[in-house]
Amino acid sequence: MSSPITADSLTRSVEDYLKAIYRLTPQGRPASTSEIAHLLELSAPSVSGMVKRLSELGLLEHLPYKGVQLTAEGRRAALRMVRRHRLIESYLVEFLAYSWDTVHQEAERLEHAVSDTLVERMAAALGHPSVDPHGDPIPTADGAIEELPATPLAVLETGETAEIVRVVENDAERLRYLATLGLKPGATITVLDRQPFGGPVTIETRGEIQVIGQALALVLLCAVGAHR
Amino acid sequence: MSSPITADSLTRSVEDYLKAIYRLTPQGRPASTSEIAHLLELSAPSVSGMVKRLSELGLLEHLPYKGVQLTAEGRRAALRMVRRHRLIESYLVEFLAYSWDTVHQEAERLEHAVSDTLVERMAAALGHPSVDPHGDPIPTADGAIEELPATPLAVLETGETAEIVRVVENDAERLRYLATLGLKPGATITVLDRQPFGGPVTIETRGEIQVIGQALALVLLCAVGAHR
DNA sequence: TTACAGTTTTAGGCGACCCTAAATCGAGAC
DNA sequence: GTCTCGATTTAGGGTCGCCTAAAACTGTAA
Repeated sequence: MSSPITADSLTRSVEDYLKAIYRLTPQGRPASTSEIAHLLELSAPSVSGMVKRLSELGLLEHLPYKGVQLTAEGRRAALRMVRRHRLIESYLVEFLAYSWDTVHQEAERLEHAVSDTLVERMAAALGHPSVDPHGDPIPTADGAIEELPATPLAVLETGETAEIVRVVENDAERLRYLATLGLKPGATITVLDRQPFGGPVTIETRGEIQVIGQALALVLLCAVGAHR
Repeated sequence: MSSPITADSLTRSVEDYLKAIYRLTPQGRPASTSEIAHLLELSAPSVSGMVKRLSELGLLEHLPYKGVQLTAEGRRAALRMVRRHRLIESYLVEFLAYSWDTVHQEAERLEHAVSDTLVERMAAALGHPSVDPHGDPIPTADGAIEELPATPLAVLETGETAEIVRVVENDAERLRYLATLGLKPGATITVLDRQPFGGPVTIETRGEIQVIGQALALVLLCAVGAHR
């Protein structure tokens, strides 16, 4: 109500809320208080209070007891943070010897501290990449984001060959494990066997045979050769 | 009193206070409340309150109504911030096309957000420099700092030739002005004339003749050729 | 249709930091 | 030695963002 919402008048907390809500509303379905609380590791009342403030600021649409969605303004601010985060991750991996499993938490802090200028300098140094080291698309400076269609490995048919294009995972340990198997964006895999009812998937990559569980097979997004 | 003081449990504010007090106590003379307040652009009561908390935390030695000094612990934390700040400035200038007049405010925010790991990665990428773009010495990771003896240009005798080794100035406009005159670390200058009573100094550098006022001549620290 | 289980919000508090106004201190002028 | 003025500290308040406990709501299940 008081001051106009300029990009950098948002606090660290507010930026985190917006980013979380963005992540929780991929198909436009509203995010619940408890989902947000869980993602940010906060209590539900804390979230409830902040949500109220943010909707008064015009960043959220809140239907009490129903859920929360970003307004156009909130979405813009959220995408700005996503761009920052993904460019920072890309930069740290490319120029400062970070690995994809350690880069997340560093970016998580830096994204609140960098200036727009610095972000754009990093983007330029990287040659304006369209995806980050996990294959996540990087929004443009004016807030456009292009989610390429991709199929979870868990859903591929036996015999299909595909390229891993994206790994939707932040947990360092899991990422480290996937890296040891060579399962990173760019890797080519062939499905040798898939057990039903969420069972493991057997794949071949780099001439080796791997068996991976459902949980991991769901975060590995693939582009099937024919579709490209 | 409650928790042990680990390096990264310090808030942004606390880090700023420690850095300010470090800057204000170069010769061990205690810093006054109002000096700190002025440097941090805060009210005196705010500083008074924070000083109290920090001395209870064991980071400061406070004699009420007299002044404040850093304890060994506080000094260590302050030097850690100084190292971060100066390495970040160096990195941004070297790799991300920052100029010495714009780099300060960016570093001022980043220094609170980077991890020790990132700082050391930047140091390595830079080849472990001993000074930053302004010629300020960079403390080592274990808190040693070596202030090289240097003489303000304002104090040099007529006829003396010296090398600028350090420019003690944060103001972007002044730095930009000095850069246009070529007065940066590494520049060689000869004093042609010095007016008494804080009057201007006439110097020659790069084959050009410049007249600079006392205020600027005081921030340009020089190493006289013979002394090296 | 009502009751209950789970979710969400309200109520009330707390710590970190900031502020202004008022009280207190200390050092030089007389 | 006292007075007085500037510096400092204390008093009291406010915001942000978090918490726990209690109240209110919603949707499902008997």
